[in-house]
Amino acid sequence: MRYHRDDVVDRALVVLDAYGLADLTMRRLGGELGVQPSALYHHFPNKQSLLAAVADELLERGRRTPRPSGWDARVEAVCTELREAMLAYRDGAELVATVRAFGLGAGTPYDELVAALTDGDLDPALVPTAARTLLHYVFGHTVDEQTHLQAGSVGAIEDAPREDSDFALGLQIVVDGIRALAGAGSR
Amino acid sequence: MRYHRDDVVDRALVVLDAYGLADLTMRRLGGELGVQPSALYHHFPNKQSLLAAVADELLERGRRTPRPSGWDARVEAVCTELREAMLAYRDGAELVATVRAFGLGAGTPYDELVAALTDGDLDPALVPTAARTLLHYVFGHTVDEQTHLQAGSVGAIEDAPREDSDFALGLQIVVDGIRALAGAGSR
DNA sequence: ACCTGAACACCGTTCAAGT
DNA sequence: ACCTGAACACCGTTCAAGT
Repeated sequence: MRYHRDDVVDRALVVLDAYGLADLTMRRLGGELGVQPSALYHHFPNKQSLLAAVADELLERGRRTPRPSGWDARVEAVCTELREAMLAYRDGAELVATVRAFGLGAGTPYDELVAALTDGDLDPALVPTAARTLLHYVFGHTVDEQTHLQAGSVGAIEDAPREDSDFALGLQIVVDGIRALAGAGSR
Repeated sequence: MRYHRDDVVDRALVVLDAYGLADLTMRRLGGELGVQPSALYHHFPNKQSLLAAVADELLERGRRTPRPSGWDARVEAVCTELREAMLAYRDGAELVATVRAFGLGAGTPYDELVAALTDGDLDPALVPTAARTLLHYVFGHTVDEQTHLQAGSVGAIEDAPREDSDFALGLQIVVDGIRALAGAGSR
């Protein structure tokens, strides 16, 4: 059977969710598709760009488009959506963080945060730093959370609500910090 | 020649700084020591615990002990020291973040932040979240920073001061956010 | 355009055996 | 206590060749 790029990405997400990022190897993915590992190099120049495509698709699937009005509610919506998109797949947070680390893909959340903060009358010189600080929080928290959720397989149901409100609390710290900085400035 | 644990850690830091985390393999480290890779398993049960020991030693070497008084100045001192310790070795931030991700070592900065925040009269229920939020920021920013510094080999001298003040700005956001939360509470 | 088959240059880890 | 030598079960990537 013959595949193209999107089939490979789809199957990679299945393998990721079933076996985790460490087992998402070119050889294993080839095996799942009934194809030699070298065949994947027809679709992607290397594993990094395959992972970037998988991360982008994962984020795409997590999009819930209607955004609230008000810059702070919009910032919170973007961050919450990002977290939930990553939690929806096993090792999703680690995957997206890894892809971001080597400078590929996943630029959409950053751009959305920049747009929201700009609408909030934040000094333009502070916008990129504020946006990146939000992303560092979301990635850091969600990677930790997902690691621990997967570690304690049983009893995860009880921990889930505490994690939700803990995420909201840390997010509130960062957003309040941005508000403090905005207040000290032009407004 | 015969080594013990500390010799192996010392040499691992040399290899890390010279060749980077990706090339810090059991085989390469063995080679640098003039020893079979399997010999390293006499000193460490696996690579993860070797890396944890290397990360701990890296942080140990970065300690500049006198701490300022005032909870916020102390928080900033801990975060700045942590960043500088990681920047002192190639891929230092990635190493420490990786070790932290699989739940080993590097608990000292967290404990110090908890102590500082507790002294700052922050509601004890908020202290762990505030401390982890600070760490997410420091790790996220420093990993990004170190990746980009290493990418643009030339001209890094010009970028350094901008990175310093950018780190301080993001840190101010988080600290101000904590202050806002503290103000809303018991004080 | 999409894939095979074979190879290259690596990994971490185990384990019996040596000193 | 510290190390050797050999093996096991893997990796990502390249490349000539096939359809």
